[in-house]
Amino acid sequence: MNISKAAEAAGLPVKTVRYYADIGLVSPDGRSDAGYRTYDEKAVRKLAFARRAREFGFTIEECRELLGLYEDQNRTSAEVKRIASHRLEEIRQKQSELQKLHDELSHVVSACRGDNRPDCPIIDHFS
Amino acid sequence: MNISKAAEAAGLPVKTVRYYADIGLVSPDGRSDAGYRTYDEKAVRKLAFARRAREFGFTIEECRELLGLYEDQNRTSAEVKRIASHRLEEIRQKQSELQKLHDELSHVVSACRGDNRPDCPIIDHFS
DNA sequence: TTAATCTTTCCAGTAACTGGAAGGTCAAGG
DNA sequence: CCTTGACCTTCCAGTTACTGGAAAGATTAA
Repeated sequence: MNISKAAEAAGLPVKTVRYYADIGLVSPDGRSDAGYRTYDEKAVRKLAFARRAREFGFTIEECRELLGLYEDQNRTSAEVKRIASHRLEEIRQKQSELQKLHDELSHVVSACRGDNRPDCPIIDHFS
Repeated sequence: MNISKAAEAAGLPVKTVRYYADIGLVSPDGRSDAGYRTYDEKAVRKLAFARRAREFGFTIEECRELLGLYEDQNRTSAEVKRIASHRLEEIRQKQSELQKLHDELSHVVSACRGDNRPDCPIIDHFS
């Protein structure tokens, strides 16, 4: 799979996939004769995982650690479990924060009658 | 309320609050005689809202628009509702993506027995 | 075979902070 | 009143994680 297909499948811009290859976050499967990066299913899964983790505020280094959980042959299960559990807790925290954002915004939507009169009762909340 | 209290209350670093003031995203309530930025409850609510929106990938400009929904006296309810509904849909999308990330990671946690033997059955998923 | 559409590397620019210096302010203790 | 320490200010430089664009080679479709 060439880079544009892989990028498409993972939901990332081509530029970003190339960048991730440069910094060694997600390496291509290999290179074609012409020097084109090639990606297999596993690499695409890693890209998609990295995309999600990045979208939710994990840094590149944290993504590296998370992806590493799957790869480090010398890791102990206990260590993997400890790190992953810690990150899971962070994700649950994010889920709750996202819910708050959702609620605040849906408050706007439901409070606005949707007609052309600018008299939402919640205008005082922020302004 | 001085900047450090406001930052604390909103869950942001002081540096970031000052930066948001500089770019006019969230302005302080006013300035003290000595030139200290002062923040009231409303400003803090805006800061917290901006923090959440930023954490979930909305750009500064998008945050500006979202905060503007509450402030633009000339807006129509229909327009507010349209924009907010659109962003709400994005948030729902994010919620689903976050759930996927959660699932992938909890897969690691539950598949690892938590002892010291590195033989998680899911090692092939990414590596 | 030529045009369109990939791909490569390299280098510069951007968004959104973030750290640090140099210096002014304020509240508490001596 | 004076000092000390924790605030605050502005300004400027540095960082992270991309992102755009140039120049040039590869591939595909007509």
